[in-house]
Amino acid sequence: MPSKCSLKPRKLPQQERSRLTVEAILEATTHILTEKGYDKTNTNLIAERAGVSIGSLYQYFPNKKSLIVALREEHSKEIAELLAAKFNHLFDSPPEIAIPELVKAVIAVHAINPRLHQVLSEEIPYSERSQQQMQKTDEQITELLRAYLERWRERFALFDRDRLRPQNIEMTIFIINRTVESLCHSAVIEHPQFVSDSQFEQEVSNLLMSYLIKKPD
Amino acid sequence: MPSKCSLKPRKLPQQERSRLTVEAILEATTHILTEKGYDKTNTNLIAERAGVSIGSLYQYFPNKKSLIVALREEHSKEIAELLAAKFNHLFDSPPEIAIPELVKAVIAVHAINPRLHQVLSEEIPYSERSQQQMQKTDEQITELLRAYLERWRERFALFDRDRLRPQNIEMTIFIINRTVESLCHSAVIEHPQFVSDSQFEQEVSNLLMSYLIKKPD
DNA sequence: TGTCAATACGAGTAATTACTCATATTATTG
DNA sequence: CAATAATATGAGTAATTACTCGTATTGACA
Repeated sequence: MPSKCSLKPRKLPQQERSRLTVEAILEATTHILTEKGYDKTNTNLIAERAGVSIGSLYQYFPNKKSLIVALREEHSKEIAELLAAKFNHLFDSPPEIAIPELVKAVIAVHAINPRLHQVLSEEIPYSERSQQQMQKTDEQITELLRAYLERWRERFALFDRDRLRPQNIEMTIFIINRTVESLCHSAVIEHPQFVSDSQFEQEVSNLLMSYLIKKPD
Repeated sequence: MPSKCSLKPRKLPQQERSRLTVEAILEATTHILTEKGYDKTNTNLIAERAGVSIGSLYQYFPNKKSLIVALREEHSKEIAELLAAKFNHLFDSPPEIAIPELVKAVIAVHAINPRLHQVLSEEIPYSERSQQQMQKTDEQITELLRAYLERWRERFALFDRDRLRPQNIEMTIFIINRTVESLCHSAVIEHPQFVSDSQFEQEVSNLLMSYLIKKPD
């Protein structure tokens, strides 16, 4: 069972034909991963489902890991773009408006393909993850959050010096980020009924707002 | 590669000798899992590290899955007992006291063996998890939380009818549960510096308290 | 001390699977 | 229409690994 480490394809698709092949392979990977879970997913099965030979698969993906990484790239990009758009759109809206909208967006993002999201974050072995890639995605979100917090700094308690709040913005960003991510993630998977009406997004918004927003004295 | 489904051992250890064997096997499993990650963990390696033969291993664990399940059982039990003790001890303490203490306890629990915790929750394939087992642990914590919330119901906003709060206690419990769990989990792994002083536990407590506790009008 | 059950051993097996490579087919280009 | 580059093929291979089973050793108990 060889297992090299390069992630770049040995050949880039140049003709339309091969672009379709690559697309079919990625679609098949998603399908098998979500249907069977990581440990029942193998490259031969992926090739079969994609309707291409195993040889073709290895023309464009040097190893199994590169397949997973490519898939996560697609997925992360989709998420990052959607959230960036939302943040942009809501940049000048006050927290009471923006926070529920953003929570709604995160839920929507998780609802796109919950099972894929779950497999990627709960089943893929560490050796098959690109730490660099995952960190990059995380930092993108972090920066969006930071920008918004600073745009509305006079409304947020965490910037007050006199409060027993953290000087440490990083910690607050981390807390918000993980809280929303994990709540939306597990709600979509474990409690789809929560997500179907708007009660859940309201509650998560309340959690964030009561924590973040300065109270009038 | 056979893979049966029974999780019960084919033989229960009866003499002291075999009890030591079982212990050594579980210790070795923990060690290899945390050192190498799930995908580099195999039963032959575990037996070697435990200093027993592969045959002995399969006397007490009918398959690989049963090893993982036994390990998680140990781990969950430890956590559940520790938290149950804390909840008991703090049952009559008001939220302002109890919440920070409980958060501290959850952090401590995650700090026992963060890497094992991580592997168990982020790398073990679904086919190797006992859904029933995991659900049971979750329910235990849920019940502890519910009991505490009801003990101090007059202090918690979620019981007010007139507020735009959920009638749905289940949802609130879910939110609290997941929030604390995931924050402590990722903090211990990604930001050990957060955990080393008490700032992080204070922040998480603030998050919970500002969400849960009724404000004086 | 002898007998039987409990425990330990580990070489071997069968199944799985990531990946290669020699060859064939299809598109492009001059 | 060559000639060459791009793409496709899939049988085959080597490595890994969960698990078996026949045999040996140890302990309990009469």
